[in-house]
Amino acid sequence: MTDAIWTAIAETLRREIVEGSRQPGDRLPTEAQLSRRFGVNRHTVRRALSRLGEEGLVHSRRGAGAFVAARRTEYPLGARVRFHRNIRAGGRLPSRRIDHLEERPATAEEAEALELGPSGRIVLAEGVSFADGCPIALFASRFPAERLAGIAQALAEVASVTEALARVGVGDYARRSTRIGGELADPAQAAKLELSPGAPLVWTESLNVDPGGVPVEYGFTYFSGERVTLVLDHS
Amino acid sequence: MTDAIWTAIAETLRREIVEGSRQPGDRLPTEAQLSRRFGVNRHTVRRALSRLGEEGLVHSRRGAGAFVAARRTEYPLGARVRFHRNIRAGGRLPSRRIDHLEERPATAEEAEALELGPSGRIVLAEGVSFADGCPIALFASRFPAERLAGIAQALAEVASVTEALARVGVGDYARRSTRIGGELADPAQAAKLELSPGAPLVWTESLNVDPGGVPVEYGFTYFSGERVTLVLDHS
DNA sequence: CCATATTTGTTCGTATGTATC
DNA sequence: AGATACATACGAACAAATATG
Repeated sequence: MTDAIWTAIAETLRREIVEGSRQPGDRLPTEAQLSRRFGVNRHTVRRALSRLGEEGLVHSRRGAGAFVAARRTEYPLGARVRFHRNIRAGGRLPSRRIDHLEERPATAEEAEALELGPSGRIVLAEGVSFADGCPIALFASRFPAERLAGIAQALAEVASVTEALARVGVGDYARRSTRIGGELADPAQAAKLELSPGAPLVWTESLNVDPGGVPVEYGFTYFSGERVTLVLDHS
Repeated sequence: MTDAIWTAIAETLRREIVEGSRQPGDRLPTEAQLSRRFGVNRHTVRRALSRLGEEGLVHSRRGAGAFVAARRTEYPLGARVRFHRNIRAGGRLPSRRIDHLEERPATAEEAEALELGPSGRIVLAEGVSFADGCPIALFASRFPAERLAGIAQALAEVASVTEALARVGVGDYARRSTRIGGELADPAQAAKLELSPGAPLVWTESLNVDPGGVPVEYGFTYFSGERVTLVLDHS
């Protein structure tokens, strides 16, 4: 088979999206309608939609339909990463939602990263970051509980990491290291990011330290690979 | 359906791979054998294998079988990125293969990045980077043809960018900027990287400049998201 | 709020094409 | 050349989530 039918269907739909005849948020025709339009079985359409879903161009919801996804955001990555400032610099409106907040003993990995003793405790904050109301990343941040007393309360109230850290006495901080990788969205991640499971994610593992070099935050962020471009400036 | 059968099958096979009972390079049982083992239709097994393929854990070849893929490599990313040094620092043997080498007029994008005039020419080098013989990234590098006379010849002979640049008079260079994104491997990319189409890629767009700030190389690199972790050090 | 139609998700069966061994 | 194995495509049925009246 020189090329499969489903690739041609995906290509047709992809062009309709990138050329703008289908706008972000628009609902695609149903699978049944598309299979009639292209004269193929529903499975063949599904294979094409699956690929577009993995590419991040469309997002399917059972019972609802398939929808065109939103546009790409630039996200500067450097020693001084600030989410709200980053997103506003791109002309978009930043927001965050914290889904989970708990205090518990640190795991070995967390203790090592945050330079805690064996009985150290951490505050874990998990949630979603948005640009213009569109989810662009999941975050899971760990803070040293004893070193930053009141951090959980502060996070719950202000929802900006920079402000929360300022409230507990960390006026400034910088990123010491970032590790980057790629993987695929599992169903839970996909649901929170409004992506299809199997969409590409770019994750970053980062450590932020105060001006004295003491760790204040250690976390992972999972960006939608198709909605975000990470920008690095070595200057 | 609380959870689908294919996810459980994928989870079982994934565990067998990550726990080491299936080694990199091993061939998995055939789809027919797996469907008998799990007591399901062949399509259900295929759905599971498809997911593992997207994750980069296995790689299927028509007519041959499905094979367990190789392990993750760390790749430091910073102002002074050197491929051969990076890979050797991780205790692996670096190599490169150049698949395509041509000189042609610069596109508008290339001319802007390399700061060329309207009639500027570039040398394009495309190929694959390996660690221990395992492909980890595709690269497509542009060099200013007039500014670096003889660069094509040099690239063909030494296959290390650092050495080739040294031959044409660029004794040192540094990276000015890097942009990072995620996407899925198309069939051509997947074939060169020995991945399944649809596997997650992390791409970087980078600009290297000489000590005077003059651009000497502009290119894209597509890393296998599952085989490579990019490491960033802000110090 | 509830009943029902709609729409996507999963699984099975079957057949055929195509690359590899 | 033949057997094996993966890739694609069609058809049918049911489950699960959603939308609609």
